[in-house]
Amino acid sequence: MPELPEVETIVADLRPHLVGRTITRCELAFPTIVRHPEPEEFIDAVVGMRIESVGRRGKYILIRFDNNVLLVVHLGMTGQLRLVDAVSPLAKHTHAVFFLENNMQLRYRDTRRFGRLLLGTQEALLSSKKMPQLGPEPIDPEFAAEELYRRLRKRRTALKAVLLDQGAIAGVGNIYADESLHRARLRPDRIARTVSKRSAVRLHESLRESLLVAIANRGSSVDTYRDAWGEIGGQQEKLLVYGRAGEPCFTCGRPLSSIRIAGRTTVFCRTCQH
DNA sequence: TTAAATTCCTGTAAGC
DNA sequence: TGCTTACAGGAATTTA
Repeated sequence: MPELPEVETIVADLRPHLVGRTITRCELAFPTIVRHPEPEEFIDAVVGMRIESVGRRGKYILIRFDNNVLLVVHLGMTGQLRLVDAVSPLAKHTHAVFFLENNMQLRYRDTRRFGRLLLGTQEALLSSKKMPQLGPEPIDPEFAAEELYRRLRKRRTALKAVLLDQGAIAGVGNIYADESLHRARLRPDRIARTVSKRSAVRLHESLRESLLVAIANRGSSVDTYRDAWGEIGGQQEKLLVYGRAGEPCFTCGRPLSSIRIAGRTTVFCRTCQH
């Protein structure tokens, strides 16, 4: 599923091909994928717009137009945003197509439809609560270990639940929460506020390392994730714990455990993580 | 106020 | 083989 590294890969790939392009037409095969504004208004507003920049905030893709309006794309679980030639056959579950003036199309596809599209100024989307307030970017050099420690101290829930909370830290999902906790040798069910400063520093480092390595490897295609060209990533072959329940821990050789935290399957090593 | 549970959704795979 | 059922999970919403 797309998390920060996967979204970052898509954004970096799309940027040079989208900046400066104009949307000449928009078709919504499944209009309810648009959450703001109403579908007709969405189409009217997006057509004729010229793309100024392509960015990311947490797991959100931000396509900015020249009048400060944003097209926001959240991929949910199975969302894919692909840039294809207009003549390429339409894949199943394609819910939105943005036609560009150079005969290319930006297509949004999403089997489970957990994803969504939004359009509006950042201020309008935030104030209308269509977009949530997000925590700091974990790979931002400004994001200090001290900041992570402060946020963990405030919470009486499982450490992993805090990592998954987009309002606490932006962009971390099930894969990289498990990966970074394993790297930091911390149990996912530890109550966040009981974590020492020393451990928080380790988790801060592990979080950054897990995400940056995954970006370098173009993300994890563990489920249906594909990049902007429809290609798989490479990180799925290098994951330490995610999806490896029952298999031996790479450090101690004992079988990895699986429990449920915050409704998610959680894999960790009972020997190496405390 | 915070935390936990529920809901949405379809493809896949396990079980009979 | 074919059918049924459980499971995967991001985040908005509801309940505790």
